[in-house]
Amino acid sequence: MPSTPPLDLDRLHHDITTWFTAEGRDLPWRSPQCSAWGVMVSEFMLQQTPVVRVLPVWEEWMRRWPDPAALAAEPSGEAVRAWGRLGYPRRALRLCEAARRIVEEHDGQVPSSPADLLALPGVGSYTAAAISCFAFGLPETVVDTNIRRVHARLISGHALPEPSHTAAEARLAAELMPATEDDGGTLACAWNAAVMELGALICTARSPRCGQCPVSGSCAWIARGKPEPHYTPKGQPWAGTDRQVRGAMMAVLRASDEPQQPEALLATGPAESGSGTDLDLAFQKLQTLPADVEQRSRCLAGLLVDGLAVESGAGITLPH
DNA sequence: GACTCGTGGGA
DNA sequence: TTCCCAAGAGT
Repeated sequence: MPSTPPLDLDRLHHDITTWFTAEGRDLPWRSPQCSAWGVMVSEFMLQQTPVVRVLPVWEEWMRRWPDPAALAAEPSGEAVRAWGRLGYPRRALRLCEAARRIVEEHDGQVPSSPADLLALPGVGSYTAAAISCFAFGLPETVVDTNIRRVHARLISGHALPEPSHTAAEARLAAELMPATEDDGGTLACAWNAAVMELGALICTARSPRCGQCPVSGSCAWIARGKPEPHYTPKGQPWAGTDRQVRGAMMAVLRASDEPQQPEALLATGPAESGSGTDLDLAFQKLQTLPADVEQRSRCLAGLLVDGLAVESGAGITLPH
């Protein structure tokens, strides 16, 4: 009967941060010369979107809007279009509004305290801690889905973290943080980044690479024989959902320079093959969705309410 | 607490 | 092919 190995925090800190130094990815927002704004933009884009898809969009975004003032001066529709296909386009809207608030309330400088960051639209507990830690070196406790999964396995011995973020998880994450007395938080920040990276590269949700894990010898989940999850994650339905219809409508608006008539966005049925432009393809995808007029109307109204689209006498466009 | 909100790549 | 799910936030 294998028992859970004793917990040696100092050794965990050392082993995981050492692994991170050697194996961590060289991401542009981790560069010492990356601005706090660059870190903030990356954190918005990385909310529920994988790194590989964020990379090219982040590069272009930072070239175009190198500081909050540059984005704040831009029509939000430009941000939504530049957001491209990252998904959850309301994040682009929130990032725009956050930039404007930073200009108005923080003299154009990204604030460093979690409290100030939390007050910004689109910034929740994770993003506030992450910006504070990764952009300013403050020893905040960062808890994201990767860190929760690593803690669940390494410490708690479960295959997966709880379905929803619990207070117990937050408490555990805080207890695992390195002390800040000696180095002022340098190790604490490295620890946050390292555990997150371990979860992203090794301790993955599906088929974790335990053979390459620097702390597999201390892992409670392995010691228990890798028990199955004690619950089954519920999937994210997609086909036929409002999100699918909204996404198809947004693709049309992103691809079009001219206002679109509501009737065109609500049209159903097989579309005659157009000339193959992005706009034609976006219209074809939208029109062939199995959604009735009622659902289409509801989705278009939702986009208008959310501010992802605006209606004028000329028709529907991205916001300006 | 339960839902909603996009997208596309890999298993 | 189908399913899973990824540096969450807001309601």
